[in-house]
Amino acid sequence: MRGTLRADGERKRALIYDTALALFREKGFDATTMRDIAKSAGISLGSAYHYFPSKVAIVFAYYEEVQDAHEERVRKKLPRTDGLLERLTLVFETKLELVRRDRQLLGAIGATLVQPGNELSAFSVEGRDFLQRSVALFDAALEPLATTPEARRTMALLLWTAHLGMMLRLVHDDSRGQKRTKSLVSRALTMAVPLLQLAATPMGAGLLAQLRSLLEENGLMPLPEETLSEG
Amino acid sequence: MRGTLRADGERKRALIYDTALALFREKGFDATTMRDIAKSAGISLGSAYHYFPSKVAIVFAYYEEVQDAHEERVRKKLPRTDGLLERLTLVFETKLELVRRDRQLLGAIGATLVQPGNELSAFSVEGRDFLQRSVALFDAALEPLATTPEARRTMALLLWTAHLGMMLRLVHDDSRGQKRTKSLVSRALTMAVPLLQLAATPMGAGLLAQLRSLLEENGLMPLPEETLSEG
DNA sequence: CCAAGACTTTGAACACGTTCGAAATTGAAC
DNA sequence: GTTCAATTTCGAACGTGTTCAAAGTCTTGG
Repeated sequence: MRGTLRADGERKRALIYDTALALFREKGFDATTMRDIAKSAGISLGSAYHYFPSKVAIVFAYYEEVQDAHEERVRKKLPRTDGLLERLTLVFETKLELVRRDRQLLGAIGATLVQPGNELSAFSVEGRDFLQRSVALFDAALEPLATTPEARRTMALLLWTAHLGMMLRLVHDDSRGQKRTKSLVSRALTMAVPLLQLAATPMGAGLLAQLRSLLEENGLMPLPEETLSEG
Repeated sequence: MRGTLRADGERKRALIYDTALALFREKGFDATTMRDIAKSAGISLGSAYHYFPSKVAIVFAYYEEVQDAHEERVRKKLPRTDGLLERLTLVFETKLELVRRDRQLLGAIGATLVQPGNELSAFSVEGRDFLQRSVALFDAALEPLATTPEARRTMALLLWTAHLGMMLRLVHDDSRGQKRTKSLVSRALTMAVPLLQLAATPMGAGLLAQLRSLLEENGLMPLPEETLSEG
């Protein structure tokens, strides 16, 4: 049966994934070799490459899981959370808690994201879904703001950028429990909320509109319509 | 004579550096191997490693040169440049012009910067001089702003962060002459200048002070005094 | 001119990520 | 039950960045 075959494949892929992640966390990303992973999973080196095209691909699978978990947790708690600060804190802190212990893996992702011609970059078409899903969470958190959808989307993208900054800080944060990054998030959000509220007023509309067209031109905004597919 | 020895060493180092850079630009960073560099420079593989501890170390030498050139050009033209927008444009565009053609090398630098435990990161002590020198240029550009030195320094650091964003955009910018990044810089600065002027008023002072302490706590501001060396 | 020490050069060797062709296994069709 | 194509497994082999110990060269002091 084809289903069984597939399921077995999935199971093996999961085995490799779990083994790899355990080793990454135990010895670090660089110190864990593909041979380690294969041996520890009880398969051959070549077999591992049948399920993952590269070592970082395993980390990208991890990040996909992080993204899923982030979405799930935020969507669950967001309806019960009032206040802009509280809602934004929820999105940021949930993400932080999810990745806090895996700084080396974030570093590996960041390294490939910075490579020109990489398919998973924020600026690339392939990475766009990834980006948009993440931005959508910030957008949802901004719901209490009475403003236009476009303005909200723009602010959400700004927050996503800030969240990138959080990740960069995290990668280098050796403090116990990553309290430095935690404190950074909390204080930065306290500062950001009044600014966001200001931006949501008619006074901020002009600035946001400018910002939006800037981001659009650089492929960071979702395309408004799919009707522009001419060469 | 010891001097001669040193000079010869410098000359050889320069030869390796020049050869490597030419190859990087011709074939790309990844496609250029250390063996290529050694062969092309007419030396052995081991000898290359006598002058540069690693392949990226060559790229860091390149970036040091970029930094020097950036400083020199900006310092030369800044006194003759009036207006905040013009001064900031000078700093940003000079940098962009210097690195525009070397996106792959920037990617290699970025990749190691994102690695935890890296000595040259913006958050590490060893990289601090690098950061401070760069921030100082933005600080100088902000001179027309009538405000406190601390506020100016804070804004300079923000601009440096924006400049990091420019570099990230650049790495993925395939457009002819990197006009996308150029346009981004020009438009972003147009938006930024009024905001900076606003921040320089008493109204913005509170926000800037908060921001400053935030940045200080994360090791991004220069230490005010060296008198806190109690471990 | 020689000896000692420092600096420089060398290429073999190592460990790694990745590729590849061939062998083994599987499931479906008859 | 046999056959066949597809999938999966395997580990040798490749190219890479980097290390290292041994050999070579040069500088200095006598």
